[in-house]
Amino acid sequence: MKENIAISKATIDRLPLYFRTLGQIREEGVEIISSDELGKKIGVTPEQIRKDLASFGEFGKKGVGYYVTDLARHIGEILGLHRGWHIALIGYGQLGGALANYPNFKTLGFSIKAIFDDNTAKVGKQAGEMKVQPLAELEETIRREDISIAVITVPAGAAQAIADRLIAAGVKGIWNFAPTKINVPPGVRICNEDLSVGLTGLSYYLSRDIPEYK
Amino acid sequence: MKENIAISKATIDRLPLYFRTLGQIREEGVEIISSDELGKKIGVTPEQIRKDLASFGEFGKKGVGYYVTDLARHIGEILGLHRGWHIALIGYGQLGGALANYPNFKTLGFSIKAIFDDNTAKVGKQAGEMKVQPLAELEETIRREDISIAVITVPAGAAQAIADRLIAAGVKGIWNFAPTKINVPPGVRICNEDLSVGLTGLSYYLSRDIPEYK
DNA sequence: TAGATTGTTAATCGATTAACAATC
DNA sequence: TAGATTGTTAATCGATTAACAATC
Repeated sequence: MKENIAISKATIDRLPLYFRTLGQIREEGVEIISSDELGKKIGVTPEQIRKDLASFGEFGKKGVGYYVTDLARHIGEILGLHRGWHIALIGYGQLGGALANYPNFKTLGFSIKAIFDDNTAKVGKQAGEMKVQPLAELEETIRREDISIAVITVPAGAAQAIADRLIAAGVKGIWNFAPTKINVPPGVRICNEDLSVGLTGLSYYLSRDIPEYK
Repeated sequence: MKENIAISKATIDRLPLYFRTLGQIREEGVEIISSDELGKKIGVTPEQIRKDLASFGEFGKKGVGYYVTDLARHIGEILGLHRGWHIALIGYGQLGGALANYPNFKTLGFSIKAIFDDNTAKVGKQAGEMKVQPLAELEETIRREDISIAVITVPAGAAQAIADRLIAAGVKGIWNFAPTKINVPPGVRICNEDLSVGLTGLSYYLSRDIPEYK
């Protein structure tokens, strides 16, 4: 692996796509794939794929292509998926429930170790193999379960306060679904998943393609 | 508005952030804001904000700043939110349910006009003001309700076939939550919302910051 | 007028695309 | 060996940052 070379954010964003697609291709029994074929499946140019992969090492064989299983394993390790991150979910509303049961997360090696909500009607409810816990137990549980990633699906107004508590308890990464900016200290990673961006973007482009009747 | 100048995708992605934040600021009773203050709230440089806005026109007043209400209205129109898009939801699982009730969509001017699922146990269920419809009624409903945007939350294997039917019925924009590539003809916009990208990205960066114990 | 802040142009930075030597 | 495909370097393209004239 090449060290000390900054990898583009865009590259990191494409790795999960490569990883997922290689998994599907492996299921189909394909053992070797070229950057050209993989690119067609994903909708990315072959040069882009080769460049992305080359920033981490030499995983292919010239004149041949990439060994599917081998490459998938390498990418999984680059992404750190083999670590089996412990995650907590804060906010057990409809979105929280959907995320808690999203099968892809388990596939990717993440395991939800705790679910919190401050609504007393929800506390104690069975959620998969876990019970929804009150927020009062947050700090103790984060430490006990060695949780380093938290998913926030609470209302915007509550997000910053929750994040502060999570970070104080040792969480290092926050996946934020609350439509608000969360400030975090250095050393803590935040990823904002703003659902309105995607839909609003569609609205923008459609507005330009579809004439407006007035 | 400046015509014939391509606007960067990155700019379009920031507009919803500006729009949302301006709405919050307006609620607080603030009437005028500078690019500097707005930038601090959002986490974007003031130059970036001015550049983004300048690609659509002159909305500010030199030496003064931007009128909050005025700018919010302009951005809303740029994004086409005033059109009140009719949308359909296909796949009424947990994620579909969460999206159907996501309050932000109504705030942004989108209205869900139909919900479909092929699971007979779900068909006929009450979902807000609507009933879940069988897929057989898809084409007829899309046309009748003048639906131009569809949200797909079906399993990966079913996504392409559903998309083909939607497009044939007149849908122009697809917001895809299925973890798979969907091919669409020219003139149709697709936006992929791949939830695993965000979480996987966190894993990558945390892997580099947090030492691995072996 | 003086201070503040926009809108715009120029400079820098970063990412993608193209080309090709290396080599399986 | 000949054909195929990678990994890498160079060229292009696009986006961000910096600087500043315009002007409220």
